[in-house]
Amino acid sequence: MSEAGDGTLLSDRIRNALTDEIASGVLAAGTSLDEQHLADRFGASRTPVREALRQLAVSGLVEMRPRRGVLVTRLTSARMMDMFETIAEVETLCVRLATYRMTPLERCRLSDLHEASKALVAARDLDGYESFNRDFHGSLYAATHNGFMAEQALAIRSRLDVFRRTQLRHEGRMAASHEEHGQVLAAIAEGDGELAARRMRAHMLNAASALGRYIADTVEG
Amino acid sequence: MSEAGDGTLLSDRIRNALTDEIASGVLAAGTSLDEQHLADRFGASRTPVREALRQLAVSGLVEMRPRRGVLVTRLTSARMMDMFETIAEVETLCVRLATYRMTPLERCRLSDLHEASKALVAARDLDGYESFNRDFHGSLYAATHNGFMAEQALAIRSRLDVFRRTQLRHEGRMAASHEEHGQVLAAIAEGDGELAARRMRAHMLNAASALGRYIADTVEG
DNA sequence: GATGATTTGTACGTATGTATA
DNA sequence: ATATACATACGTACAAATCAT
Repeated sequence: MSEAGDGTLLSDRIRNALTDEIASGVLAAGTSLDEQHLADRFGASRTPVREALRQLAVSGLVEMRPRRGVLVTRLTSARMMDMFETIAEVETLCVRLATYRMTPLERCRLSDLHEASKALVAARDLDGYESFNRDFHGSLYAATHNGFMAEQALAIRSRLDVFRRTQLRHEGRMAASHEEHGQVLAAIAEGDGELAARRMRAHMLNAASALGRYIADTVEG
Repeated sequence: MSEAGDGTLLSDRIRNALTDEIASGVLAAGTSLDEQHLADRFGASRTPVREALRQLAVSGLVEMRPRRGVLVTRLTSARMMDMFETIAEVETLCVRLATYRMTPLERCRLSDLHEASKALVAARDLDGYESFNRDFHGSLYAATHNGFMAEQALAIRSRLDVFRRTQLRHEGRMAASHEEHGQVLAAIAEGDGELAARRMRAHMLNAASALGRYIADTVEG
């Protein structure tokens, strides 16, 4: 055995590292990525770096212009709104399905998760809440018992993580998020999928709204 | 200017070719893809082939087992159903949005497309109807005026194209499809997004049902 | 507009790890 | 169980195109 990270492939490790750096904002949108430079940085040759970049291009995190290099995808505000609307609708869809399909155990686990998050809100633990939030929504995807849909939802969501963190910074947003989660859970408990769906959509739109100014300030349309 | 094909990159051309071959069923599920063999087939070296395979792996068309080769993804019947449910729900979603957002011009074009398809049904032109069908649904994606959502829908749909053709072969399915399209259009004309959505979901589930036996026969669960 | 530097795209070689006899 | 065969993973080298001057 000789695992260094998750995948034993260099290109996978590089891809994961770059994914994190893009998602966390370390690699800002528009940054051009030089293959040789990255190779040096990771102590590898250009080959695995190129493979990683190709993969990132498919997931849409970077843009490759043939023979002109690769840059971190720069999102227009219109496209960001499109992405937010899409994930909002997909989450809405997932919650509706999850309401009708989740097992008692899953419902219980989700409820526990939600309860535990109360402490994070009180402690104003941004990182902790962000992590919980991912779990919360991820649990709902899983509860659709549709693996493919869950994957799609996760993939879209991960592309918005950069901004999600920022959103929680807004005054009172964390507490509001917690409250909205509670409303969704209540609807699920009643077995009312449509209500849960509507509340989830509202929750997502609130999160998006909290970002409105940020987006306007940061990205040129 | 010096375009040879679509993308001027060898790896892109190889990726597109392989995508087509997998989608059309020429490369059956479970087929193992040998880098050297593919390189010979395309008259290239293994490098661009590898890059193409990496991209296909991200889109989920092939599976790469580190140091153990790559094979065309073999779908279980459960996963195929997951995919069908997902695209059905996404289409449902798209139609609802499209109803409220499409321009008169778009509505007119879609209607024309639908009318023209009548001839294809009468002529039992399977290829022609399949092509029309892609356009019809594609137009609806576009009519959401949400580019990101449209891309997602298209990506999912393309992964099911292999089976979609088969489905239309069923006795009377083409005529039924045409009729269902008409019902969806009628709801759109009335501006009733919810009705259009319900009818689209029914349309998609009918298409999936037509595949039920095929799936049971072809794929082991 | 031409030339040089930098960087991408492709080819090829070697080593490591997996499967098989 | 050991060894052989083979395909992949990574590195290096060269060619071609872009860009900077």
